[in-house]
Amino acid sequence: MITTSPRRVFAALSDPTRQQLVDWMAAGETGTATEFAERLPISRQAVSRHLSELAGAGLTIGTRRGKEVRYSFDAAPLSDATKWLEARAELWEGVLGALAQHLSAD
Amino acid sequence: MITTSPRRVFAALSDPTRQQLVDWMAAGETGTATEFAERLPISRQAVSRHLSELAGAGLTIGTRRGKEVRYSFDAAPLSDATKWLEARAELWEGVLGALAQHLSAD
DNA sequence: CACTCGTGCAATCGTTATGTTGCATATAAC
DNA sequence: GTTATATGCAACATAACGATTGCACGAGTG
Repeated sequence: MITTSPRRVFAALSDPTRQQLVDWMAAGETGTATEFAERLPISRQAVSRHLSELAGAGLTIGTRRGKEVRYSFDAAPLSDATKWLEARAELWEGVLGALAQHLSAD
Repeated sequence: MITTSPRRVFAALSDPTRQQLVDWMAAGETGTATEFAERLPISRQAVSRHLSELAGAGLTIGTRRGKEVRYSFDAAPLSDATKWLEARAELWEGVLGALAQHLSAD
């Protein structure tokens, strides 16, 4: 199993256009660069590069069907990213807990 | 309560230096730009700007104590970002579930 | 085969990000 | 008051990002 770096996922999700693409595809839509470009204010090539970056983060999979490449979603990297966030949140909770204990012990 | 945009949080966490700073601070360490710069291969000013970007995402809080500004962590924005990720993951789970149901109904 | 449609790659351009250095300012210590 | 320390701001160089245009390639269609 390929583990996608959370950093890569965060970078992919830091752009509004890519967030929009993820929203569409996570809702079950598939599409080609050309199709998505019709719904966005940017060119097909720009959309294509955004889809490539999402693919680099493991969030999309492009499948060639005839002359078109249809992109669909893959949620797997989201769980790695979620774990990364939760690990830091829990670490911080532990720090706050230790601090509270230290204060009450005085 | 100020809700920090998940996009801003993702952008903040997409840089290795800022991830390192978050790791340190989420573990309970506090520090000044000067202190952190001693442990990083970049200048104090560069660290200061990273801390500012983290502060912009709501992940750090800088407190002036005498002549120094000491930065500490705030985990609150992490939960918004986690929710964003989980919402998409659940959406996708629903899509997969509907697809499975559709296939079994045929 | 000629034509169309979709994609992919390269060059280009403007903007933003990341880093540096230099200098100014404010606070604490002598 | 002078000195040392820490920060803040501005100017600058370089790299990366987001987008564009132009052109070439591949896959279907007449």
